[in-house]
Amino acid sequence: MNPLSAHAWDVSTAEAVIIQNDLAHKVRTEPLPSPVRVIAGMDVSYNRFSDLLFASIVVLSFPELEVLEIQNASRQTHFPYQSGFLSFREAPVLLEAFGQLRQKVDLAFLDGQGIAHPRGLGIASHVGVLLDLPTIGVGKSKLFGQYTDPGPEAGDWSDLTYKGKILGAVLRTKRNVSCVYVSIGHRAVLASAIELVMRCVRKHRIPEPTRLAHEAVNQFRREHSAGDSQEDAS
DNA sequence: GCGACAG
DNA sequence: ATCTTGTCGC
Repeated sequence: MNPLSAHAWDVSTAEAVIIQNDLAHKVRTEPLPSPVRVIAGMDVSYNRFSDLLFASIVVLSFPELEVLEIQNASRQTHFPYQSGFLSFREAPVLLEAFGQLRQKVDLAFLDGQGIAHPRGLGIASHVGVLLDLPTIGVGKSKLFGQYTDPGPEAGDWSDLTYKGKILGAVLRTKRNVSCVYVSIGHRAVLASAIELVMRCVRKHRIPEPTRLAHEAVNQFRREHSAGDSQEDAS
């Protein structure tokens, strides 16, 4: 059945908490498929104050990182941004774009946390569970957990923990740049997630799948929100 | 009460 | 997330 219909999306935060707790125990930690040959990057963009969301998925070959396919989608949301509930705002449009994919993908990178979340269900885990797809969360900032700064070299990392449990890793993808927050989304293990993120890093701090998805979705948004009269509904 | 708080 | 030029550092 359609992953978008797995549960209600237009819910209160109290209901969202129940859904998150329910889906969190469906998250599986297990080895990634081997070999990984196809990686997707997924990202969302929108105009300030707008609830019209745009999504892009960029599919790359691995380890070459050549673009194989790009899919875009746009969709209205009613869920406001709230820390801890990002997926209730952004996941539906991502699922819609994913449904348009022709390629089969082995793994997806998402912008945000996986299990490094107060209830263990960041957007990467939420999307991973609904699609039953291996996913990794790559956040640009921390949502949950504690850590000490890793060394300054590319590849240096430290544990992201909560109450003694390792939830993810704080990873330095390039020398002397701010870290990225890596956690498994679904059907992955942290050590492999860290290694794959590093192997997807080229000239930028953000690994290629997520970085290219961000570029693609911004271009898509700029092309499709010009002339739309609902984009600045303040 | 205070500080934290993905995108 | 988005709005933005120049500018500091490798």
